[in-house]
Amino acid sequence: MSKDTRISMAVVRRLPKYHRYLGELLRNDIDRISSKELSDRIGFTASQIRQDLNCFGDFGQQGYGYNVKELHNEISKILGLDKQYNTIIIGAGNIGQAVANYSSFEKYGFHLKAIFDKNPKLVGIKIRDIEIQDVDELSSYLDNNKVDIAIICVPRLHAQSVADILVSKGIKGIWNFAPTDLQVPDDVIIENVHLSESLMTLSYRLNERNLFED
Amino acid sequence: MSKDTRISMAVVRRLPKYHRYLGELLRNDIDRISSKELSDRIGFTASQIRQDLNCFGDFGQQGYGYNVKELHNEISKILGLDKQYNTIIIGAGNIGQAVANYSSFEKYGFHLKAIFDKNPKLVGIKIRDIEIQDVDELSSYLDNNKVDIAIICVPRLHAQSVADILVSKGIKGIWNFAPTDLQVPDDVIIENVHLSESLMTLSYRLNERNLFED
DNA sequence: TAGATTGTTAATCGATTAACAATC
DNA sequence: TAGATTGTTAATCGATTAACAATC
Repeated sequence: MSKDTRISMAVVRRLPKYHRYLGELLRNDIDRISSKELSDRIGFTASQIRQDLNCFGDFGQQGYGYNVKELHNEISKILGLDKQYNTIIIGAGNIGQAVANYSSFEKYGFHLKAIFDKNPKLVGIKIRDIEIQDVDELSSYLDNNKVDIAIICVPRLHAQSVADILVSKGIKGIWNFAPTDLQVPDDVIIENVHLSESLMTLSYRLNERNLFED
Repeated sequence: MSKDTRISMAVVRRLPKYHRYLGELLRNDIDRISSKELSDRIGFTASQIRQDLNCFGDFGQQGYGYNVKELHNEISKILGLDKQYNTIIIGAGNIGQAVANYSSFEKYGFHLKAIFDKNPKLVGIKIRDIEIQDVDELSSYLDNNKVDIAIICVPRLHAQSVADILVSKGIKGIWNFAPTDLQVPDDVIIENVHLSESLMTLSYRLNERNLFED
């Protein structure tokens, strides 16, 4: 499934979109597609699609195009969706609860195993059959359970100290919803979801085109 | 506050981060900063920082650097955070409720005015003093109220039809949390938050570096 | 075989970084 | 004034697009 040379983040961030569009083609019982047709749907150029896919292998066939099922499957593997991940959520406020309830991540192999919060009013409450634990138990939980991805949903000022605990226990993947940039060693991967940055980008663009006049 | 020539999205997506770091400097009573010092904190090169800021004006001073308060204020204006926006949420499920409860958007000028859902069990419930309305009332609400930004939090299959209503009523800004790409006219701005794409990028990177072995 | 479409190289475009004169 | 640091131009780097030979 692999060629060499480092894959750029620009390419990586397009992969989930390929995965999504191919999944949709599958649901519509379309079993082959050319880079040109895919381009028309997904909005990347055909040339870019072929370049992107060729980073990972020769999935197409001249004169034919790509087999949808096969390509979807390959991209799943490239994204690591053929594996299972144990996840935990730290912070059971608005965002934490929303993510906890987002059960559709399960189908991609992400299994929520535990939820932590420091608010005594939340500790003990169950979300999707998982009882919220006191965050003081986070360390000992990590000593006794394999966790692949930790999801940080605590307020900004607590995020770094939570990250420090996670790192000290060997967690290598952090999905960070706190509006701050976490300091972690190089071998720990952070994926940020900065909602206010996204919203600010939207307001910038509204004003830029003079679409917004008060 | 402006120079000419179109600003690239690469620059635009860095602006909220400048805003955030400058806000932090302000809170720490630091009143001037050089591009070099800011570079050390924010992680962009000093050269890039100067280039970015110069897209919008000459905010610095040779030999001195930048005045933190002034620059923060300028970037606020550039991002349109000096204005007020009426927002509505369509879809009061997990994500919709989480965003509705996220009151910190208010301080940037984003005011939640209405929430819609089609589930009769949710209609009538109040979130932050706002009563969830039946989505059938969306059209007439838009006829009678000025809305600047609509936040789509409905399931994938309903997202496009909601977007169609919004567009037909003249909404120009959509913050889309549904895992799909919406079709809208060129003058409507869409900002997507695709959580599963973000999570898949994380799992890709975990596997890429062989940090994840099952 | 002829037509279609890939994989891949080369050309272009855009974004980042380096360098330095201008100037506070 | 001398030192610091900007604004801005030029150089480099990387990503996208175009082109086309290879081949199914």
